[in-house]
Amino acid sequence: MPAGRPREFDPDAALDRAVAVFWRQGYEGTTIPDLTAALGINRPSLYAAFGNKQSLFRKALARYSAGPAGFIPRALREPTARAVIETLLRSSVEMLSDPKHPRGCLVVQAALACGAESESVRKELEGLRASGVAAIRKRFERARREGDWPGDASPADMARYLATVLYGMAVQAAGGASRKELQAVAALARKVWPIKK
Amino acid sequence: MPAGRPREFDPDAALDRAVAVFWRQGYEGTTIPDLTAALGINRPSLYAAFGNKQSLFRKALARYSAGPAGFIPRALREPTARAVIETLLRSSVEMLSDPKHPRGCLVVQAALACGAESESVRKELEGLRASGVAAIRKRFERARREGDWPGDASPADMARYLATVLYGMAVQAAGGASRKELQAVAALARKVWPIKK
DNA sequence: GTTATTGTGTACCGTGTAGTACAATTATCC
DNA sequence: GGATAATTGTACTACACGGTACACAATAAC
Repeated sequence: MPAGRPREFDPDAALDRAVAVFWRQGYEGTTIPDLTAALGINRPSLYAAFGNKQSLFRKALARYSAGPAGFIPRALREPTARAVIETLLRSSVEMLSDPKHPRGCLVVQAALACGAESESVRKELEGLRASGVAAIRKRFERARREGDWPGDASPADMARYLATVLYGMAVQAAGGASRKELQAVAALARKVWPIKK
Repeated sequence: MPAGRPREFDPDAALDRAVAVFWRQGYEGTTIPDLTAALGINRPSLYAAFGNKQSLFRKALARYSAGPAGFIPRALREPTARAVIETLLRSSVEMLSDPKHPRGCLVVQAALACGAESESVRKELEGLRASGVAAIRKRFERARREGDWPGDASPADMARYLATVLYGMAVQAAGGASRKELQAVAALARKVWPIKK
């Protein structure tokens, strides 16, 4: 145990709450008082533990990627391209409509509607989305190399299409779409894949 | 000509510029100085002509619906369901990647990432999106009544799927996706419709 | 020309924001 | 027990925000 007065809150639990606040309100829509209220700590404690607002947002983003968004890398490890798509769609629906956390996707939620000052945050979110699409694309290219690809579309186009549907579902979920509605959307989205591989 | 000193700017042209600013930065991301700078007028003139920020945003929204987003009602007047889908996808790609205005969709852009204070604006945008989906759904229900429907999916599901793809393309466009990339996405999205009707 | 009416420009108000200085508190280290 | 180190709570700074009061300018009506 380090010297000095011990911290009176759990930084991990506090970070989880910060994730939820950013998730609901976006980056610019979240104020420091919003955060201190949700975390149950006061301002200097927040700055001491997490740095300034941008720094805290980055930490929240990392935690989000490893937690609620962790289904994406997991889905990419499925053995076939078809299974990757199936899993990605199904897990996205589950995550986006999970009553345990806010609706929608933190990355999509926070990425849009940014003023001029938080340009760097927007760029970072854009990079995150781009790297997600690239990961899906690479997985599909691997599938094609392995003969696990029907050949209709290019892996890059397919990856972008899938990402587009996922973003759209995130927007729908943020707007209050139910799990059933999202499942119906996912079922239609699946149709781009040639039936029975 | 009304009595008093004449206005030194064109309100319609100014509103167009306001649309562009909100389009790029969202509702909360746009400040009054942003607007007065873009419109080339000073604050009291802006308030006299358009009311407060919310009032100006509503006027901008109406202008957006009648202008750049006017392709939606036009597409719904196509004679067949298949033509509606084709037109909606093609026109969306064109609009979302039109270099004449900001990338993406004002409604999607402004809808997410709202703080607690602008709840009413968020609700209004959510309503706008919902009414768009409803309009597509009604058009599809009409198609089914007219025998112009392949029967695979329910019109409601199909409408929601289409809207989801459009939202996703809006997110992609806002993130810098090219017209070609969007066209490839639209081509894949079209595949849900049974080939050759 | 005089007056009423409307738009413009400056300067302001109250509020909320991100971020911090500082004293008080609570622990470890020696 | 005294020095040291870290956290806490209060109070503050500087600034940006949305919105407006008010004096001045430019037009129409008379």
